[in-house]
Amino acid sequence: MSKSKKQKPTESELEILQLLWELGPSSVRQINDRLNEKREVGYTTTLKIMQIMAEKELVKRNTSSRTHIYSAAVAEEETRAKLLDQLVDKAFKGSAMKLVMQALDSHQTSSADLDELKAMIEKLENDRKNA
Amino acid sequence: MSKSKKQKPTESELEILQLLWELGPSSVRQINDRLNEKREVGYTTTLKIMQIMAEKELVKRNTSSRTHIYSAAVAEEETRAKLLDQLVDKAFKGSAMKLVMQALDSHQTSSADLDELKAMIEKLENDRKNA
DNA sequence: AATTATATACGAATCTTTTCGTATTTCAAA
DNA sequence: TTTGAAATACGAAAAGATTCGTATATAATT
Repeated sequence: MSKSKKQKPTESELEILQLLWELGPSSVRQINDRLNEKREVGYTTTLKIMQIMAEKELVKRNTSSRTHIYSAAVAEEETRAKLLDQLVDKAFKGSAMKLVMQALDSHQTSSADLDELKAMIEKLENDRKNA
Repeated sequence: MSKSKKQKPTESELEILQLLWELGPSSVRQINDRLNEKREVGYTTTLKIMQIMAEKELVKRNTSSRTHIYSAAVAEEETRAKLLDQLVDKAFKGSAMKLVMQALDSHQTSSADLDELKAMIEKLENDRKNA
């Protein structure tokens, strides 16, 4: 098992991770500004959470200049996978398939989406043959 | 908007809801016994959480006999849908498709699963035609 | 009837997460 | 150089979730 796989981001932390994934390396000010587009958050609140994230090693931080620059230290895909696993576990009795079905059932899908899905199915079927 | 859509179950609450969905109306003792198959939980702890759930109207409770009987007041599907929405929102930038792809990518699928998926795709395509 | 087992009620301790006030440092502008 | 703006550090309050001890009520057993 690698370093800090156990640490799962809290809601606020995840919100910030999303922004870091989107924006790349950013200052607390930049993140806080973005957060404030949606709701009011105090600057020191954001700062504190980002500091905690640094302790947990969810983010890296460059302290060479006065304004520290933070960047995500966990990969978007991996984090998603972890959250997905948890949800499958907690709410879908461990069946990822149930989750997929429900997601498809309750969300809009374009025909491009469906094509993509078909391609994925083919890929999975091939994988099965060559297993 | 209906009554208490805002209340989202906590982790412990969700765990109990799952059992209520599975077992149907149950006493605290029954739920607690099931919980203890996996980990140690004090009886009064389970009781307390179920009482809180009753306040939040996540469960109904029948107090006509000494042993109160609890049953889920929120539907399994709906609750799942809500949690799914949240995850799509929080971790997949609002794209349910991304979530589906990732779920398929990182979880085992049987060929029966894939057949089921294909059927779902067909259904969605038909829905599209008749829209 | 007395005792024991099993419930619920309630409140408080603990733990985690979030929020924020205040002190201090650093840089830039006047 | 003094003043002011903007940053980090730190600690603690506030809010939320979990756990549990204790009191009390109710039912069953002896």
